[in-house]
Amino acid sequence: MSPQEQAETGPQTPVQSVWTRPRAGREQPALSRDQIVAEALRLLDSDGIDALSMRKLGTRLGAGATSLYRHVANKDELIELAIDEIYGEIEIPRSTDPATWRADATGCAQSLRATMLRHPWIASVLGEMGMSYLGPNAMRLAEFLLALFTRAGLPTAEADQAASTLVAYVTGMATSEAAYLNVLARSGHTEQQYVESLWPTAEQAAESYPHLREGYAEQRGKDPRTARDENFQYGLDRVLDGLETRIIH
Amino acid sequence: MSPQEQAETGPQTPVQSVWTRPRAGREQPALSRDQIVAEALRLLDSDGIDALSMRKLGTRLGAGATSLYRHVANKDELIELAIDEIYGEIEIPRSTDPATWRADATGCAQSLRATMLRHPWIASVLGEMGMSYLGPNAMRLAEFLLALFTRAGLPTAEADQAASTLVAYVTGMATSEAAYLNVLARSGHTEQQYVESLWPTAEQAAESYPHLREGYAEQRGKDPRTARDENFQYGLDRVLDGLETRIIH
DNA sequence: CGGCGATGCGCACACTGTACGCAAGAGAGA
DNA sequence: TCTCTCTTGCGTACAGTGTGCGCATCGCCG
Repeated sequence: MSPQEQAETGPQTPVQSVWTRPRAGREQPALSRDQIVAEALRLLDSDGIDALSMRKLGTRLGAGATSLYRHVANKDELIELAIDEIYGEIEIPRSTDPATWRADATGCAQSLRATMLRHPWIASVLGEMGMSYLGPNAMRLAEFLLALFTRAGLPTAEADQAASTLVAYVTGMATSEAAYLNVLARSGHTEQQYVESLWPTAEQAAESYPHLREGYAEQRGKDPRTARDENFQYGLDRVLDGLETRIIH
Repeated sequence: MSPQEQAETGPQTPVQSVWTRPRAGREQPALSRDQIVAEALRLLDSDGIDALSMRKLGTRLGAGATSLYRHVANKDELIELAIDEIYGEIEIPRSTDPATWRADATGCAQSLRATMLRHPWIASVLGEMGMSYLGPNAMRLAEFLLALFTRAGLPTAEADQAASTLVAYVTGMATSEAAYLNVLARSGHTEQQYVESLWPTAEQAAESYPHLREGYAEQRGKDPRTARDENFQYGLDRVLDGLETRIIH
């Protein structure tokens, strides 16, 4: 008797068998918050923010959708946990030398950007998650930057402003890059192909804007990936230049 | 015979009357794309991004939900139109004097921030809308900044990078502020009340981070609104300082 | 063994975006 | 004036969504 035939006896009189009867003991190490967040991250990274639904996540974990709510208050909280998880990927220099503040800040900023671009879906949620900066990993980053600028010689209040400035620049830049990577991913093309296919539209939109047209013309033919890297680095250097004027007297 | 009684005759034999019979001629000036975007903006500004649904929007316009699709391809496109609409609110200085580039950039940056904070829901969508910078008003802003830095003496390619840097800083700062304003609005309290109620949580989260604790202690008691304004201005000045090093030789 | 708290899950509800096809008005041509 | 096409509105329907509720079952503790 196959399992199918058993199933066909109908739901009124469910026939118990090895296949249908739940095993003694929880079969899985059960569900845990960490496991849920980890799987959510996998789903987000591979398919983007729209692909994350509680049902799909539950299925992936071999669980029902509503089981997740025993470990997580709601979807937003799950996303905040995921956000802090990726904050944890940011490399924070171990240096405590005041003289290397600029190199340390540069490394941290580059790592922050790289992390955001590795998980471009965060761009879609940073704007609605007001509390994400309270997560432990986010605080670790804030503490590091605050210490860095304090060591470099700024008073506490100004060190805070300097850190905000740096983070605002990096997240601003990375957010717009990530938004672009999101639509790029949806297009299914390579970055080269996508940029090429976008040219006519962009040129038409810039028709009556001479400076924009010239800017476009100048960028055409460049490798878009390295152009993005250079743009980021240019702005980062300028921001640090600006902060440096307040550090070196 | 009241309209209700007529209605109770059932859907099989609908009784026509003055009340139920459609009027001759389109009663309304019909639906237009501009009208739809305008009403969407009202809804977004008053109730936030989650409150925008096609059905609710249709009802507000006295139309069915799916009628909107005659004028707008889908919800995302509607939001892109709304975004560009608010880009149109940004004040762009008319000056063409190279000497005032810094004042002009400051004014434009402040207006960009103010506009984003007046419509905090854009923070929730900037990260998913990759094409919003192709809208006419967004291009107008880009053209202005490009012209500004070109006039100030930068070559085209660098003027482009300078404009990106400035915009990244402003949007980064405004995005995190807007995210905060979003949760503030949901809390239903004033900013003062909200900050006060957040203190214990924040202090607990910062427990093992000495610099953060000191930073918090220093900010306590300040008016949060003016503190935000000052933080923004500080970073803006630093970013412009950094760009200035490339302009003045 | 008895019960108790923690956990998983089926069901249900209210709601979402939007594809499809019908109907009715507007304008054009005969 | 009659018809024929094009545009516009909308009712219905489908395949989802987040999540509240209550039941069944587990491991553990007395």
